[in-house]
Formats: sequence, C-alpha cells, structure tokens
Amino acid sequence: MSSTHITVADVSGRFYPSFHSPLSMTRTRTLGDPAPETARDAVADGLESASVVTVFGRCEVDYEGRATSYLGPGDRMVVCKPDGTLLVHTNEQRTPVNWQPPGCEHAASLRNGSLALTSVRENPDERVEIGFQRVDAVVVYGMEDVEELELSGTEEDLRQRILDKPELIEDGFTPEETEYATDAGAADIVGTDTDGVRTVVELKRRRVGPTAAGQLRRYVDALERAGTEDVRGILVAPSITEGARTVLEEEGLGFVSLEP
Amino acid sequence: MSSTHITVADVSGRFYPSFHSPLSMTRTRTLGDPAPETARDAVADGLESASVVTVFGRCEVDYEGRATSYLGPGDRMVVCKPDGTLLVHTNEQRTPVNWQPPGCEHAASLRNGSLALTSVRENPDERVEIGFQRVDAVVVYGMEDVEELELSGTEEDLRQRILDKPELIEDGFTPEETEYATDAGAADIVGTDTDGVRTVVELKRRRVGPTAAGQLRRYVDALERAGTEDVRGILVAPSITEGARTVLEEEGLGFVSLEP
DNA sequence: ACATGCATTTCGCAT
DNA sequence: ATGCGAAGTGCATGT
Repeated sequence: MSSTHITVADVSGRFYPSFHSPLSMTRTRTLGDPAPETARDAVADGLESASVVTVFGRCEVDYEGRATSYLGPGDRMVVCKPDGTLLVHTNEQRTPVNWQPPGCEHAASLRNGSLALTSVRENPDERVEIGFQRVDAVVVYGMEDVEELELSGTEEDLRQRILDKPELIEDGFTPEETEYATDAGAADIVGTDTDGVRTVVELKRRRVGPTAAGQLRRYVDALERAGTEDVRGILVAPSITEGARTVLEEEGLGFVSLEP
Repeated sequence: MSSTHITVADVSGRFYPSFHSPLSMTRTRTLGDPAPETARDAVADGLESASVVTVFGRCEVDYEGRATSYLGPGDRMVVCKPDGTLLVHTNEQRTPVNWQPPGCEHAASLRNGSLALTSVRENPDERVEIGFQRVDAVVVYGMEDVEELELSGTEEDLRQRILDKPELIEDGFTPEETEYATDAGAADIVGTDTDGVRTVVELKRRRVGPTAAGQLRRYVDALERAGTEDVRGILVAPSITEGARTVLEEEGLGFVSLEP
C-alpha cells in the first residue's frame, strides 16, 4: 500500500545477534501492517531462511486431503515452520482450525494483489490454501532450540516402576517380557503369577474406559489362540469406569489400581 | 535494556482500525525487542483486552499437572488466547512442546527483571511457568472471527451415506438404530440383515487396525449378553490391516470396504 | 461433572 | 513405508 507502511516495516524489521549466545543465528524481523508485496517478500525470505514465519491477518482457508474443509473470512494467526508444519489458529481452542503436519512445501505468492500461502504434501496428497484479505503483521523468527523436553509421569515410567517392584501388581508376580508381540498387537507386560499362570498386564497412566479393557482382552485371547492354556489378564490404571468394570467382569479379567 | 529498544517498540507498536470492516474491533500491536517492563505491560494489557498475545523469545518452561515436564532454554513462540489456551511452539512439529487447554488463567510478571508468564487451571490442577531470558518480539492481536469450519469427509458423513443407501453394506440390510447404547459403549449402526438377524455396524473413515475390530467385537458381545441370540458384526472402513483381519476372522466378524 | 468415541488426530517406535 | 499404541492427547456429545 503506501510507502509509509514499508518505512515502518523497515524500522521494525531488524537483525541482531542473540543476546545470551553471541554465536547464535537467532534473528527477528517484524512487519506491521505491510503492503502485500512486502508481506509476500518477507514470508518468502523467511521460508527460504528456515525461519518460523507467522502471519497475522484476515483470511480464508481451503483444505483438501484426507478430508475437505472451507473456513470463511476471519482474523487468524498462520504459522509456517521450517520443518514444513503449517498452523492456522483462531482466537480460541488449543487445536488449530486448519493445519498441515511436518514435511510440507510452503509457498507465498500474490493472488489478485493479496498475499496467498500454499502448503502441499504428498502421501497423502494434501493441500491448504490461504488467501489473505488483510495482513496485520508478519514476524519472521529465526529460532535456535536444541533442548529436548524432559517429561515424567508417562506410561513408560509406570512400567519401569512395576518392573522394579513387581509386587505392586500382586505378590508372586514375575514379569518376563515387555512389549510382547501377539497377533493382535503388543502386550505391555507378560509374566507369570505365583502359581506359574501366564499373566498379561495392560498399563494405563490414567482412568480408563471400555476400550482399555477390550485391548487387554484382545491380548489374552491372542495368547490363548497361540497355544497357552490358561491366561490371566490384569488392567493396571489409577481407576476405571463402570463400563470398563463390566467388560473386565464379563471376561474374567482383573484390575489393580496404581498411579503413575 | 537500553532506551533505544523502548523507542523502537513505541514506533512499531501501533493501533489502527480494521481495514476492510470499519466496525471491527481488530487491532494489532507489534513490539520489536522490547524491554522486559514494556513486554510485561504489553502482555498484561493484551490478556486484559481479550486479545491473542504472542511472545517470541528465549525461555525455559516448567509444567506440572497430569504429568510433569521441564524444557531447557531455547527460542520459542508462546501464544496466549483469550479463552485461556496456552501454546508453546518450537521450530518444529505440529504439536506444541508445552500447552494448556482452554479455561486457564494467564498472568504476566517480572521475575528477576525478566518477563515471566504463568498459566494455571484447576480440575485438574495444572500449571505452566515460562521464564524468558530474552524477548525478541511481542504481538498483541485483537481478533474477530465468527466463521465456523465447514468440514466434510468425516465418519458422520459416511454414516449418512449408509443410512441413505443401506445396500452399500449388503443387500437387504435395514438400519434400525444409530449410536445404539450398549453396556460397552455406543454402536454406530444397529439393524437387521436380509434374514432378520441383528447386525452391528462399526464405521471408520480410514484404514483400521485391531483396535477397531476389538471395538466391534465389544458391541456384538454386549448385544449377546443383553439377550439377543444371534448377532452379526460388520466393520466398515476403506481398508484394514492384517492384525484387524485376524481379529475379525477369529470372532466371525465381517468387513465391507467403503471410502468416506 | 463424567463417560464415551472421533480425529485431516499427531507422534514415536518397531518391523 | 506400514503397523501399532500412547498422548499432559483435544474435543463434542450425551447423560
């Protein structure tokens, strides 16, 4: 639009070295209310430089792939990550209203004089097209991030605790295999009880419903089909729903309450 | 930091009316490399004004709730939505590295002279603490968005097609109930086949594994437990895995290939 | 509030 | 590439 916008963009768009790590490639460019051409160029440069590009503006979104969707005009926040991830966020919800998983090709262009973003991937063939009616801001952010998330309280942690202390399941329980492959998937823990009876343990880190009970049943059945005569099944979770209890009882399966 | 930064922030931080809809409350404020106090104030104002607040900077993240996590220092993009959603995005992946679902309380403060964000909720008690070592940019974006996503190709669409044309399942199939409640959950479609035999249909919009076969089995079993003598089960999906086929065969269940 | 299942689930891991 | 299940799953819907 007017050259004023470009001037503002040039003022607010800056390069500077990282404050705490002098060798960092971190750099930030901020454009306020850019003209379409300015926005297109900034986005294209950002995509090329492996930066995270965020566009704030009013847009429409078309999606076609595993499903199909159309989103009418509204203010959104659009994020393109250098790994090929696309996010379209509205002003509510944790889940993006439209998105593309990592591995996509992103491109910026001008369509009828307005900024347009395209994200495509194959396998499956999927395409997201975003047409902007207005661009309020663009941030091109060259990020450095080497840290991994340290997460605890997972099902894996629960399993480790049981392997360290099998009596948490019941006295005399001896774990023998983890991730034991059956016809119907992998059972979390398989071992023997105090009487030497083969016992399948299914772990859940939170309260469970009928699905988990059915899953345990599948493994017990698979072991029986595979030739083991007597097989017990124990579901381990903090708690279970009434529906889960029904399935367990009908199938003669057990439940042990255990927090992750 | 230096007053230069504050000046830059003031230049790039602007308010303006929406370009295309004059009555819109849309407004955007962009700060580049703000001093901690400036950032804190902008974030606090944004949270108060029901805007989407996005902070680009180097930070650490602590989470405690259903699980526990720590994320060491790195460049991230942090989004606070007016519905209480929090997103912490790295430069890769579709899923935020840390987050908080809608309904949280967000607050901005200064900790040791640096910007800090806190997000808390109850039921379950969960808390995310973000400590910034550097703030590269802040965008406060007052969004207007009334459009709903129009999505097609869902399981619901597949069900409607079958109800309109039951012979897609097999000749003589007559749907009688949808979302039919059983002990073990709700069955998608229940009807009778050409011989009047009660038939449960489980729908999936994409290729399925053993889980879906087990789910169908649960419903068939529940109907039999509930008194129906002979019950058939049919899994409807574009395709199934070998593991799913095994379960279906062992349980005498059928499969019909159908695309959504 | 709880139960239940879908989701353009995403993601990681094993085959 | 496909199969399989976990996830701090999120989310809508029904009770």
